Amino acid sequence: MQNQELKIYNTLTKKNEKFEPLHAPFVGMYVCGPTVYSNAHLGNCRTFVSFDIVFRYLLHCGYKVRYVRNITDAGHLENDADVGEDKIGKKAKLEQLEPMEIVQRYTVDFHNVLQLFNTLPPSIEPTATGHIIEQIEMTKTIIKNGYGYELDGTVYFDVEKFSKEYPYTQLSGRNLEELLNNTRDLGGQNEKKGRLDFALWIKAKPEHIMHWPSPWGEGFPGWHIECSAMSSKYLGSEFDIHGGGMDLIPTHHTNEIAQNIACHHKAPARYWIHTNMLTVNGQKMSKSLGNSFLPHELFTGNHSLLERGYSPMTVRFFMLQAHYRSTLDFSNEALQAAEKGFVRLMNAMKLIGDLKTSNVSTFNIQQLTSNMYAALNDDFNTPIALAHLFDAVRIINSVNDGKETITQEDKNILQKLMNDFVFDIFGLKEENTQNSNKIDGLMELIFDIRNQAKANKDFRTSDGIRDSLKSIGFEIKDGKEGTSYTMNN
RNA sequence: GGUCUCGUGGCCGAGUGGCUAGGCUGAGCUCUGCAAAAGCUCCUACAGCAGUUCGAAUCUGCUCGAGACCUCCA
Repeated sequence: MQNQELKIYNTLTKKNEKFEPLHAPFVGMYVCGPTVYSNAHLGNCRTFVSFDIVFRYLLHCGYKVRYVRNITDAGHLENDADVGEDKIGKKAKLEQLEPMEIVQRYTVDFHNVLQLFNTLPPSIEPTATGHIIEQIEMTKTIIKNGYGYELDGTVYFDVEKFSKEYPYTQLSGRNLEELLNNTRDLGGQNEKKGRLDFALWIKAKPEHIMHWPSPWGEGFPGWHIECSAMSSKYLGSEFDIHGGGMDLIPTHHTNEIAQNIACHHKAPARYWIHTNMLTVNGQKMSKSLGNSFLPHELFTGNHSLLERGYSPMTVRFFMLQAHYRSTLDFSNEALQAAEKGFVRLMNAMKLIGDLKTSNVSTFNIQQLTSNMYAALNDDFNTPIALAHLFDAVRIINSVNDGKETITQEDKNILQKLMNDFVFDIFGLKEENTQNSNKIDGLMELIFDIRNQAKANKDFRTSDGIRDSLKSIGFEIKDGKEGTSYTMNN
């Protein structure tokens, strides 16, 4: 990290803090993963791309990172009022599928999508259903320590008791009294002792598909216990970084911290990193608002909000142009701008190796290097780093035009620097399949030539073009409205 | 309703007291057979009002606007 300190904005303290791992060079990082009951949408992807940058940069800095990201394949109720059916089970019955069939389908989809975005796989990707025993054990300990109580097969966390001893709302910054007074009346849930109490274990009703035996009867784990159980298991009761989307702060992460303290007498993570939301026309992209797109729709352009498709790397570049703690607003114009910028960056990357060298450099490579690291060391400020990357692009192009010069030594440094940042840290890569709309233009051109041949009654040429195209997988059709084509895969 | 955050030029988006953000777009120039690419130059900013200060996009207050959370959500 170029002898500079890495600073991370810590949601817990609301400050930029110097990053000091508990057991350097090892770093433990836990990120809340997806609930696999439907396809991951673009907003979900932003979070995982953001943490991919964190992961990659820590690796680049020489840390040995264990990155744990869970798959939520059980638990998570529909809502507080309906202590009944969990989401996985509900969707399964709807579609007449086995719950694990749903889980499998969307887990595979999630992995495919993240691979398209070129994110590195986490070190461990544990599932909630694979850690029922750990969750039960943790619940037992919380009860034993006096912070949990059972009522008719359901175990609740005693928030009011906990909050008398620990700062329950530290992460969210909420005022506890106000929370107690303003929590909506959710009805039908009067058996809890306190309004803020949340479930650690939930009694299964007869219609539930997914349930497991426990000391409190058949049931399933509550909404927050899985992350506490799995982070403790793989990273220890205290580890370095915990992350997730900002929307997890007030409930999920707040309760996770409470569970860990109630069980281990320690807060789980030292640094809490939260990513902001992706918005569409200023509104959060979410499934419930119906303004989300699936990555697949984005890549193909097959969505009412999209003028055309954009490649995964264009989208990744687009995400890197904003800081992870800012909202990022989606628009066709912004995507198109990102596409051009990305192409410009990649074109410069291709030029570096062939640059002619001279006796002197007309620019300061040390300054450039230090600028880039300074940006990332300042809470992973990718847009600033990107700005400096474009300083380098200008230099590369100028040297290529003979307007500036570079020494062999500087060229080597620059090449490594650019490779490190563009490929290793930013995780961008060359794409040669961003051509589907270019093929359209190409085909238009070919059709013009062919139509001219046809007009000249040169059918040998026109048929030859048609046959040649067919042999490489393009079937062309002469219709009344002109010529069209289909592409075979 | 409560809590919090934000409001930057045509678009996206950095920047938090004085010093160029950057990308895309538009105009002009250089280069070029033409075009493209590339380079250079330029245009449109800090929601509004008031205050603090030698000096504010940056701090304070108010007004207007937008969003998030409070309920599963990345």
